[in-house]
Amino acid sequence: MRTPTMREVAALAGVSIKTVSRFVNGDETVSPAIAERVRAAIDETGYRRNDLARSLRPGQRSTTLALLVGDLTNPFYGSIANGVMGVARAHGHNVVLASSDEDPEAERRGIDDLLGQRVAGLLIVPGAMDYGYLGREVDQGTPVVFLDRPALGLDADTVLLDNHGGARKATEHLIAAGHRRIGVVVAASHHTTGRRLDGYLDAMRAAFGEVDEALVARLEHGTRAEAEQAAAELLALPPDRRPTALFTTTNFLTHGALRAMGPGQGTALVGFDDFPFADLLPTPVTVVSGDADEMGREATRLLLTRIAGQSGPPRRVELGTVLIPRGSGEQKP
Amino acid sequence: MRTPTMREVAALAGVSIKTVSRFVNGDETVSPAIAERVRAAIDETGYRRNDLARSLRPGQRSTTLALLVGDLTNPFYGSIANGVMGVARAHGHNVVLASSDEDPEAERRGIDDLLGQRVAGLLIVPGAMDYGYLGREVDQGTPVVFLDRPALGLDADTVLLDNHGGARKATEHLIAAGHRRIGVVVAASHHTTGRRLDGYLDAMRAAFGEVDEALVARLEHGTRAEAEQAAAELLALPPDRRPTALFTTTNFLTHGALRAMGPGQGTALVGFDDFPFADLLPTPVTVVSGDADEMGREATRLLLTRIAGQSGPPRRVELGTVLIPRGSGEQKP
DNA sequence: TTGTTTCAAAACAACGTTGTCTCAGCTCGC
DNA sequence: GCGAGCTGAGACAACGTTGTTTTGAAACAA
Repeated sequence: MRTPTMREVAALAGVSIKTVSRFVNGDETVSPAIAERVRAAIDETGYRRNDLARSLRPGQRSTTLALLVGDLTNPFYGSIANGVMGVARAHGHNVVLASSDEDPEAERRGIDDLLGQRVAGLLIVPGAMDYGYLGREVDQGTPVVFLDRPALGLDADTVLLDNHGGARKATEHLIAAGHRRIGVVVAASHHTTGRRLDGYLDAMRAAFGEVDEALVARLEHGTRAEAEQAAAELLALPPDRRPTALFTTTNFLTHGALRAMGPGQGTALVGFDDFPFADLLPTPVTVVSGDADEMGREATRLLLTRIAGQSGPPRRVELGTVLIPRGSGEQKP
Repeated sequence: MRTPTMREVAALAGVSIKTVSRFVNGDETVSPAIAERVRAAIDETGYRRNDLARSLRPGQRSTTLALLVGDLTNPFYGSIANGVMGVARAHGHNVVLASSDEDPEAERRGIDDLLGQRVAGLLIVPGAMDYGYLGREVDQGTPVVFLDRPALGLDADTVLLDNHGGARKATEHLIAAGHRRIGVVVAASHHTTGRRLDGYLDAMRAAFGEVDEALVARLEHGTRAEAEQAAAELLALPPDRRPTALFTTTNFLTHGALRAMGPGQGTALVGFDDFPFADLLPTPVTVVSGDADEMGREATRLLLTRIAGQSGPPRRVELGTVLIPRGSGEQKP
C-alpha cells in the first residue's frame, strides 16, 4: 500500500482536491456535510498531509534546523544537542543531526546535503575546515550560528564559553592554594583549548613571570590515552621540576590524567568541563565548567532571530564559567 | 537575495531548464560548450539543487531516518544516537532527531511531524504510550524499529538488551561472592527495568527460595535522588535485615546508590549499564553492560533492510551483556 | 541534392500541495 | 421577479524538480 494523496481522498469523498485541502487546513468554508465526508475518507485511507510538497510552495521555508556536532558520546555535546532541541521544539522546529567528527571533506558533504534539503538554518560546532563558502548561503537566507569555537573563514554569530577567563580562574585557584609549579595538559590544535592554554599562561605569568615549558604537555589529538601518558610523564619529572598541581583543559584529558594518578590522587587538580561522578571520586574533582545546555539554547535563540529576518553584524556571545571546588583543587603542594 | 532556481540558472546561461538539470545530474549528453556556460551560471548564482522538490517526484522516498530518543544527556542514549548515525551515514541517510522524554501527547505530535515530512523510517525508543496507530504507517511503507524496549500496541522489529540474563548474571555474581541478602533498586514502571528485576528475582529464588520484599526498593521515576534515598533506607535497616550487597538496575540508580554509600563504599555493588569513571571510583564499580552503540547500529541495519523492501514477520534481536568485574562486586559480605 | 540517421536541446507533463480566481447556487431586499 | 450579495466548492496555476517526448539541426549516404 502506498501513502495516499489528497487526490485519492478527494476522489473517495467525491469532492475536489482543493476542498480536501481546505478541510485539512481547518478552513471554515466547508459545509458540515462535505466536511464529514472528507473526514471519513481521510480516516479510511489513512491520508497524511505531505509537508514536503507543502513547503515547496513559494516563500515557504522548511522548519528544520540542522545541528552539526561532534561525538554525541561526549556528554558536553549531548548537552548542547539537548539545549538545541529544547528551544527548537518550543518554537515548532525540527532538528536534523549530522556528525562533524570526521574528515573535513565528509563534513562538507554533510553540510551540502543539509543545504540541499533547504534547512532553515545551521548550528555548527566547527572543526578545522574553512567555512567561507557558507557566506553565500547566509546571503541567500540560510543563517549559520557557530558553537563552542569560532569558525575559520566566516564571521557569523558565535556562542562561546569564556575559555580564557575560566582557565585563568582555574589556574589562579591552584596558585591561591599555594602551588607554583602547575602543569597543564592541552590539545594542541583546537581553538578552544588554545584559549584555555592562554588563560593558564596569563595567570602563571602574572603570578610568577616566565613559565617553564616543561610544565606544558601538548597533545596531538586530545584523547584520553594521550592525556594519561602525558600526565604520567609530568608526574615522573625529578622532584625539583615536577608539578605539584595539574590543570587539565577538557573532560577527556581530566579523565586521562586521573587515570595516570591512580587511586591516590595525591596531586592537586582542576579540570575544565564538569563530568558525572566527579563528586564521587576518592578525591572529588574540582572543575571549571560552562553550561553546555545553555550554549545550545542560546545558539538556537540567535539562529531563530536570524531566521525571523533580523539582520545586523555577527554577534558573539561569551558564556561565563563557574568554579566548583570539590577537593582536588584545594589540596596544598 | 533568494536561493536561485534552475530556471534562473537556465535563463542566465541561455539554455533550457532541462539542460541545467542534465548538467547538474551529470548527464553525458551535454555538449562541452553549453556545459561550460551552465557551469559558469551556477557558479555566478550560487545555485544549489533543491532536494525537497527532487524527492517530490513519483516513487521517490526521502533519505532521512528519524530517531526518537530520550534525554541525550544520558550517555546511554548518546551512544545509541552515535551508532545510528554511523550506520545511517555510511548508507547515505540523514538522521532527524526528536525527543521522546516528554508527555505522550508531545511525542505523538513529534512523530506526526516526522511522518508528515515523509521520513524513510522511524527508530524509536518507546515510552509508555500506545504505538498501535503506527501500524497503518508501516503498511504504507514507513518501517519502524524499536530500541531498548518493546512498544505497546505494535509488533515491529525490536532490538533489546538481554536484560533478564544480564540481571541474573549480576545477581549470581554477588551470590557467588557469598552474599545472601542482596538489595535491588529498580524503577517501577519501565519494561526494561522490570525484566532486570525478574532476572534478579529468578537468581535469588534459584539460590535461596523466597525473596524478602524488604530487599526490593521500587522507585516511582527512577531518578538519581530517589535512588539515593532508597539505597540509604536499605542500608539503614537493622543488621539482620540489612542487605550486604546491592544490585542497581540503571546507571542513574547506580549513581544515586553510590552517593548514599558515601566515599567508603563498604557495601558490595553491581550496577546495570557501564559509565565513565566507573574504574576510577574509590572502589571501582563492577557492572553488567550492554553495547548501546551496537544497539543503535543493529536497529539501523534492521530498518534499512525494511526500507529496502524486505518483508516478513517482526524480528526481535537480543544483544548480550558482559559483566565487568572491577572490585565493588567482588567484596565479601 | 535529398532523404535518413543521429544527437543535443527544448517542450511538456507530472510529483502533492495551496493561493487565487471563477462559478454556481442560494438568500435577501426592493 | 430580478439583481445584488454572499458563500461554498471547483478550476487553474505555481512551487522546483526530472522522465519522456518532441523538435531542430547537423552529419552522412545515396
